[in-house]
Order: sequence, then C-alpha cells, then structure tokens
Amino acid sequence: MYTLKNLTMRFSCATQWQLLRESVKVAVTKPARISRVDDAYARLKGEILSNRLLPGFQAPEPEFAERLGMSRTPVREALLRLEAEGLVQLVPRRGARILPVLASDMTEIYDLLGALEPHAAAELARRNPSKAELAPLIAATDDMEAALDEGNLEKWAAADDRFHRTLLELHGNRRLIGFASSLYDQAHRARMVTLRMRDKPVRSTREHRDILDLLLSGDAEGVEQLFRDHRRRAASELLNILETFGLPQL
Amino acid sequence: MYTLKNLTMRFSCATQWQLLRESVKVAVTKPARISRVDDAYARLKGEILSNRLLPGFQAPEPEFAERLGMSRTPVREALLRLEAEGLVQLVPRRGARILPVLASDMTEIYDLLGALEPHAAAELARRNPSKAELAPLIAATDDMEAALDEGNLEKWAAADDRFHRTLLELHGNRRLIGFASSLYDQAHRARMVTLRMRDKPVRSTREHRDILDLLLSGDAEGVEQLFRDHRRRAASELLNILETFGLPQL
DNA sequence: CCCCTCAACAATGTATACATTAAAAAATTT
DNA sequence: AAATTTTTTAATGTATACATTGTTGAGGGG
Repeated sequence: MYTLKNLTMRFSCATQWQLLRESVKVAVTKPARISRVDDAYARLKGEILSNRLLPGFQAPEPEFAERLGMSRTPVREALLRLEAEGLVQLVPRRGARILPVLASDMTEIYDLLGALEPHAAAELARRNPSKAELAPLIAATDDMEAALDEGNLEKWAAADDRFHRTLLELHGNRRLIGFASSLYDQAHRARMVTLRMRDKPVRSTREHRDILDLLLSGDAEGVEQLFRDHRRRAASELLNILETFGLPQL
Repeated sequence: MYTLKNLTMRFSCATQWQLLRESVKVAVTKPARISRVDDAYARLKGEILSNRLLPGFQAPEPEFAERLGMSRTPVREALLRLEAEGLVQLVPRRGARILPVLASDMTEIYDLLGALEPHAAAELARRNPSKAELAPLIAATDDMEAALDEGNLEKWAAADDRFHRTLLELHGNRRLIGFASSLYDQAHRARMVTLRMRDKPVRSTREHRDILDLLLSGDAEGVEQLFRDHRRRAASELLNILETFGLPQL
C-alpha cells in the first residue's frame, strides 16, 4: 500500500523523477493510497495502450518488477489482471509477453461488437430515453463533430471511444460493459496506429449522429440496423488498411 | 507444484480421503503435476458450481487456505481468477464471498446469450457445415433426447450445456467462447436448482433438434430467429420459476 | 561439425515473514 | 446506560526466501 510519504522516500533517484510525477498526480486527483498492484496495472496498461510497451515485447516478471520499482508479488498480480483482459500473455519461463493484435483478432473483436452493440442500442431505444438521459452520448457526439472540424484525429478517436462505452453504460448490463471494455482496450492500439491511415471519419461521425437520433426517437429496429452497418463498415475499413499497408500485427 | 508423491504425503488424515480421490483422478486423466493455484481453483469452482459452497458464504483468505491445505499465496491467485469469472467477490477485510445469482443477474446473462448465440449460430450456418463437422453437436442433441426419454434431468442438463458450449466452439471466436463460458458457469447453479421445478424440457429438446437441422441446412436467418426465440422462452421460464417459488437468489 | 550429457542458471510457484490498517473489542468518559 | 476513545486483532498487501524445474550453455566424444 502506498502512502504519499512512501512515494517520496522509497525510491532511488533513477526512478524518482517519474514517481514524483506520479505522486503529484496521486495527490491531486485521487486518495493518497494506491496499492502497488493497482499502480503496476495502471502503468503497464498505459504503456501497452500507448504503444510504449511494444507488441511482442517479452520480459520475465523480475524484470517488470525492477522496472516498476517494486517486488514481484504485486507485479505478478497486475500481469495476471492484464492477462485476463487479453492484453498480455504469461508464457512459462519466458515471462509476460505483450500480445500483438492480429488482423484475425480485429475480425473477432469487431464480430462481437457488431453483435453486442446494436443489440444494446436497440434495447436502449426501446426504453424511449430522454434527451437528459442521453446527455453524455450527445456530448460525445458533439465532441466527435468538433474534433473533426478541428482536424484533431486523436480527439475524435477519444470521443468515438467515449460514445461506444457510454452507450453500453446507459444500457446498463454490467457484464457487457466489462467484456466490451476489454475488447475496446484490445483494439485500442490498432485503432490508434491506423488513425491517420484512413479517410477522415466524416461518414463515421455522421453515423454516430444518426444512431443518436434514432435512439432519441425510440426506433429500436432502425438503430440496430444502422449500428450493424456502422460496425460492419468500420471493420471492413480497418482490415483493408491492415492489408493495404501490409501490417501483419499491431 | 504438486507431484503425485506430494499429494499422498503432505496432507493430514482429515483431508486425505478427498485428496486421495483427487490424486487418483490426476494420475488417470492428467499429467501428475498440477499447481496449487490450479488445484485450488478447480476445487473451489467445483464446490461453487455444485452448491457445496453456498451463495453468500464468506471467509477470509487464510480460512480458505487452511481448508485447502496450502499457503495463502496460491489461494489468493485462485480466488482472483474466480473473481474475474464472476463467481466470487473479494471484499476487503471480509474475505471472499461466493456470489449469489439474483434474478437480475439471470436476466443480464440471458440477454447477452440471447444476442451472442443466435449470432454465432447464424454465422456457423452461413458456412454450410457438414454433418461431420457438426458431429459433436449432433451427439449432444442425441444425448439430450436420450436423457429426456430416460427421465434423467441431470443428464439432460449436461447435454444441454454441452450443446451450447460446443456450438460456440464450432463457431470458433475465442473471445466469445471465453466470455460465454463464464456466463454459463455463473448461470449453472441457478439452472441446476430450478431443474426439477420446471416442466419437462420437451419443447426445449425439440428446439435444439430444430436448431441443429437449420444449421445442417445452412439456414442462417432461420437458425438465428429460432435460437432467439429459444433463449427468450428459456429466460422467461426460468425467471417465472424464480418468481413462483419466491427465490430471491441462488 | 554434430550430438549428447550434465551442470548451472534463472524463472515461476510457493511459503513465510513483515507492514499497513480497517474493524472489532475493550476501556474510559459523559 | 450510552457515547467516545483507545487498544487489540486479524485481514490484505507486500517483500523476501526457498523449492521446483525448464532452458541454456559448456564440455566431451564420435
């Protein structure tokens, strides 16, 4: 268990600059206590998703522990957590390997999202949600349009991600939220790497707005169909990019 | 790490009868080595699914460790695994709690299965699978019919479970197999407890046969629709039982 | 050069000891 | 007697030591 005092006293100068930054963040935004497991998990996940820990990279637990500045026990627990989420693979005697995302993985992920999201959207529409209820979804859609206008693709991708996660949150099936969350995470890097290789997401943005409109009008069948098409087109687009640019994995 | 010698030498007489049984099983069906984590996981899961470890039961890690005859470390790892699968909840300072399954949980689970299984069945049908490919599914269906003729509900339920898992295996989406597996496990106890409270599964069995026939004939839309209806009716039936018998949780 | 054997090494699995701290119990105050 | 404070206990989180064992590299022989 970390306390703020621990953070500033326990670490060698080699890592103190970094952990000082972390400690400031902790002090400002969260309670001062964060377990080493949670810390290791968050840091490793952040590095995987931002591609600083590269796909295929592999190191034994003791090396991860050293780099994170803690003992092996919490590191192992963090890695097990990341393994359960499909981001790493623990290979006996070879350590933890950052799982690359293959085209076949993306196919699999999009297939599942293409089944689940339209279904969730349809059920949400059947509840005739009010504008107030859909406010976070409206905000995400607005942000996508604004980001597109600015030409800021990262911002657009973040708003897009938010749209999808928010929709499932509004739907409310906790098991679905958890499962889809790991799917989004697994697909994250591929989506970010390919972000600038694709056409501007004009059509995608319009589709989100249309999905939102259908939700607002309670058109369950309409939103299910459009969402399906949206997912199918997005999958096709991404897989084409992987093929066009000869990217076997990400 | 267990070896067979360890299994027979390490444990007090209080648990030796049980572990002797386990060791025989190990010797016959698996390599002699099984880690304590895997052992703890399998045993705990078995007890949860068979309702020997009751929903709501709660004990701290050290107590589980003592009962399993090993140190806390592998037990914690096994419990974390079970938590990730939705079967237990780790409550700080209160220990691991066996998660009861509420009616709302079953609603959630059936909602997801109702979206995923028909989708997988439709995609499988689109591949025009041969009879040989569907052999394990045919076998499961045959077994359901045989069990129904014998009036053996447990056998029927096992074959039913096998049908559903096999179908997803044949479909081949690994992420779906994993996710659905945990959903089946979570629903298992509820289904077993209610097995004798429901009508004989005559209609259900026929529906499975019909699903199989539609798969064999490559009728994607037909199988998707029938599977949806199948899941919807099964969900309704089970939820009615929970309500009729006043079962708040299982 | 290739193959085999064996020893060394290190990675994971596990047990145990220690640190932290929340909850419960005991003691004290009102 | 009830409320508050203090102390104790024990559960989880963590570090470290030990056990097991798979892999690698060195050495020797053909």
